[in-house]
Amino acid sequence: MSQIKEMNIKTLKGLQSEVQSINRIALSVDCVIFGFDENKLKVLLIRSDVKKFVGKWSLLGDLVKPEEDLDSAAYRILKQRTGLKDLFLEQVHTFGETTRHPAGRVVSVAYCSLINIQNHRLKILDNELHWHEADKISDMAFDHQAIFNACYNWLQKRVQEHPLGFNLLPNKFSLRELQNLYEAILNKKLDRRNFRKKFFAMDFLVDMGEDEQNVPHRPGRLYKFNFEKYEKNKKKWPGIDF
Amino acid sequence: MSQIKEMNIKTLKGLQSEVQSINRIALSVDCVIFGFDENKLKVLLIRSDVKKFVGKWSLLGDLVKPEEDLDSAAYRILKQRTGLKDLFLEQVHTFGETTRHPAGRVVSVAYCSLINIQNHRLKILDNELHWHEADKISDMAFDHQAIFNACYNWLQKRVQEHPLGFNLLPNKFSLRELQNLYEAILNKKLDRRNFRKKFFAMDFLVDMGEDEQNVPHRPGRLYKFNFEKYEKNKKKWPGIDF
DNA sequence: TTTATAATGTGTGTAAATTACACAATAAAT
DNA sequence: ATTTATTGTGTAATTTACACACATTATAAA
Repeated sequence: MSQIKEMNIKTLKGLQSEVQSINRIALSVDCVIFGFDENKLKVLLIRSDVKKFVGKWSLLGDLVKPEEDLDSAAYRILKQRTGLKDLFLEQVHTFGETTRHPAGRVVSVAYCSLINIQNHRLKILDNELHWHEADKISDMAFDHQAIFNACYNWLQKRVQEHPLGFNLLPNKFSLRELQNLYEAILNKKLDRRNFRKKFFAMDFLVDMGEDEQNVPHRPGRLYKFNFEKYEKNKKKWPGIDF
Repeated sequence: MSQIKEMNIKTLKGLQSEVQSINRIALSVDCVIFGFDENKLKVLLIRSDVKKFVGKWSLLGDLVKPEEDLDSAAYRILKQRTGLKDLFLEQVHTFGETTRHPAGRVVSVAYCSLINIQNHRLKILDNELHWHEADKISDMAFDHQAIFNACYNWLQKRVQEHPLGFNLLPNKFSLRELQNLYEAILNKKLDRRNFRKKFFAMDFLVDMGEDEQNVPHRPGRLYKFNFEKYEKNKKKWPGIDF
């Protein structure tokens, strides 16, 4: 305890000067928004509006304001750029190389989200905002390729630990759609019978008592995901292992 | 393509003014350093030198300088505060609530490391720097309890996916020590025979042809971890499942 | 020097989970 | 009525996880 006295205790004022000193850095958020359509995993991109990267594709990003929480900044940016709301965003990684931005030091925090393309129509389309096939992305602005890759890896891992994928599907979906989704994300074929078995065993799917419409073959049963039941039993969720 | 012309392209100069504007935020790094000693998981803490938190324990942290990479900052801070080097640090999460620091806006990036307490003697002991039992931490300064918890969760998960734990052990270790380590991190008892079986099956342990010394019972075999072989076969590593 | 103690080191049977795999049923399109 | 495409289901084989017991080896105590 005597050592406390020997320490150089910093007062609030002293700290404030440190915090407000030149030691400040521009902080940005970049969002990687995944969607699922036509049995393909998609990602939402805009044309970069930075001269150095003209023509290249870019993630949805902006600077964080000094008075806003990091998470709030991510939601704000997404809303501003796309009109999207009512979704969840999850932080993935922070990219802090000094050389990553041509205009100076900008540290960027990457956020990831999964949304259903049909339910979330884009309301703003500036800068050629649109969906791109996830496995055909290349040659992005800044270090956005690295950020995208990190988020894609995160998604592949995360989707096997938590039932995130359902956020990409319509409320009602067939097991075939669900399997297509997992196959798209994990980029591998899965056995249909074992896939079914696995998901029914989890017991989080609710039979809607309806079948698919307008399909040129035997229609499949429609299900919804029981998010409430999942939330209650979260601890018991063993993950999915393919 | 015509749309590019309609866009408001930002020149480098314009960008620079944005980046250098008031939109800047103090950025810090906080390090959670885990160690293992006396069969207990430990973590390295100092007394907070901030008046508001006098007497409370704090992680090792400092502001990131504008001209240093985020990762480099983490290594520098660790070196400065403890004299430690030759270790790996991994980024875990970024904490960005506006209210987390009493002196103003400071966003903090948490880094985690695992070191062997014997091999890395602390060279600086300012602010009562020392090892604390990980499961007895409470009442920390700032939001450091939340940061610590996040890192502890990260460790529990990570250690089952990658052979991180070996960084906490001496070069040569017995299987009992290895098991003690896993039991300490995961906070549960494991079956000795199955534990052995699992690690031998991985085939990354090298028999050193020596036994333990000075133990009051039958000495156990000493092994080392074959990092090189692991690096080569990384893709095949299935993780550890207890 | 004998005995007690406290570990290490090993093998086997059982249960559980995962995988591979084939055929009947259904609706739509022709 | 036939073809086509896809849904829906069961079982056997294999792999993996788990529970468990006993002989061995060194130290410490008597």
